[in-house]
Amino acid sequence: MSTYTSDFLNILSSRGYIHQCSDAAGLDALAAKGDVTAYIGFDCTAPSLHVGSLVQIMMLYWLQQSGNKPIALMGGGTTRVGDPTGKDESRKLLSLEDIENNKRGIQDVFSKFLTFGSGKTDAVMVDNAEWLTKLNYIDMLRDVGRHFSINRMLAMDSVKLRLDRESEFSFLEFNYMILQSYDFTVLAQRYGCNLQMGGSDQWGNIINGVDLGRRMGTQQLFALTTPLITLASGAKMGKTAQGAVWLNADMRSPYDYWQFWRNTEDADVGRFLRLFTTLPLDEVKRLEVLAGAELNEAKKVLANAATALLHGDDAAAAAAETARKTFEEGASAAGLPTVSVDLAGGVGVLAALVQAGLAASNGEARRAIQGGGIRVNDEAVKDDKLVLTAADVRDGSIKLSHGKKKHVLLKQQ
RNA sequence: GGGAGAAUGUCCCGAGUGGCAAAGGGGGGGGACUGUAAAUCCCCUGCUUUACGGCUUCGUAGGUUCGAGUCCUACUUCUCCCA
Repeated sequence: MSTYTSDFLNILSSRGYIHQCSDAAGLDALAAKGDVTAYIGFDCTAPSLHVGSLVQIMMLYWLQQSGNKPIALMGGGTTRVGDPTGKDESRKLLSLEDIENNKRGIQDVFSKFLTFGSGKTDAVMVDNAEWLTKLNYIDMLRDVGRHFSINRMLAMDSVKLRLDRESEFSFLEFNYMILQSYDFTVLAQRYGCNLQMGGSDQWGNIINGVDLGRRMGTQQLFALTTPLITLASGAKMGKTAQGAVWLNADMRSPYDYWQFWRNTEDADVGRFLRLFTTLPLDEVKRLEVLAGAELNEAKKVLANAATALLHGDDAAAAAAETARKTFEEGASAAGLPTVSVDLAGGVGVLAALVQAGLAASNGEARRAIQGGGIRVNDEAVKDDKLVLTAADVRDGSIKLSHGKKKHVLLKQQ
């Protein structure tokens, strides 16, 4: 709530990005002069980032907009070790090719939000594999390891939590924060980086980096974390029926991305407008006080703005139009997903539902029909033996719906 | 190396006296009410073209039994304690 002199911190704080900051006044002074170079690390565990990382990306965006320099750090090296956080057994090590592919998929997203180049405020992308893979264990211990106090690390919340829970805490995991701290000092030395940002869970790791920097004689380093973004209902953000909300268009279409934002809970609209769009705050304040059904207008603004940031204005407009036709006119809009089917001999609804991806098995499809959730051309299906033929085609396709929101157009092969 | 305990419905947690397709949650899906929201209520949530039918499920592999998630043996993995 305090006021800063720098645009950067003012924007971040008024939009709700700041959870903790190590030395706000010192950072503020640097930011006011445009002397902040900040990085955020992204692991290459999937071929695309998802909305969970969007807060971080937006911070880099504002950093650049306010005249400072962003660094997007690809975790090409750290991903090889694999962040072992999370106790599930799915911690399979990724192959080097996978990591490379994932890295390529992730990189594209940043160009939508940041301007890259070699100018003062141009963004830079680096991969920590560049230095981490060349590390020599003995040298590492002598140069870096001696600065880490086990006593202090054991006192860290993240570590204590694991020890208290009596769950295993591997050496690998214990080392993760050392690698991350080391990244920070390398970036500080090579690129003059002086700020690391991240989610609130990263606080301990980032602070360790700040400390290591001091011990190794870098310039003063700073830490800044964002609050954990959850939904008003308490659920984790970004999880939907179809899985994670990916940012890459080939993994989640702009239409579905738009729908994700359109379905935001009422209580989240204002917060999300601040975090995930660049709308002026006056406009946000006007929108978030809308009550009842009127709030839907604010959700459309949110969906349009967020989709436009990622996929561009045209894609956002197209998604909005498809949604309008589908939901407000009940028509089958051309923008819906399409599946080719051979209608010549007739296709059973059950099979059609499975082929269209609206049901995982015939049994599930049948249950959906029994529950009254399936419609063909907007007419409820009661008989699971119904056969779809060319006679059901309207305007070139058959509209198959599961529930209110999932629609697929069937087209003759 | 020694000792103790655990693995259940391929999303998660979790009950389970030898008769079990297996309790209960969470999550997810559908319906009602609404505003493509939340909350609430109802239904569904292993596969199989109906099924009181068939098939496949309780870490893996064998065994005992008419019958095994449940008992026995070996193995695997995980956790904790001691060294």
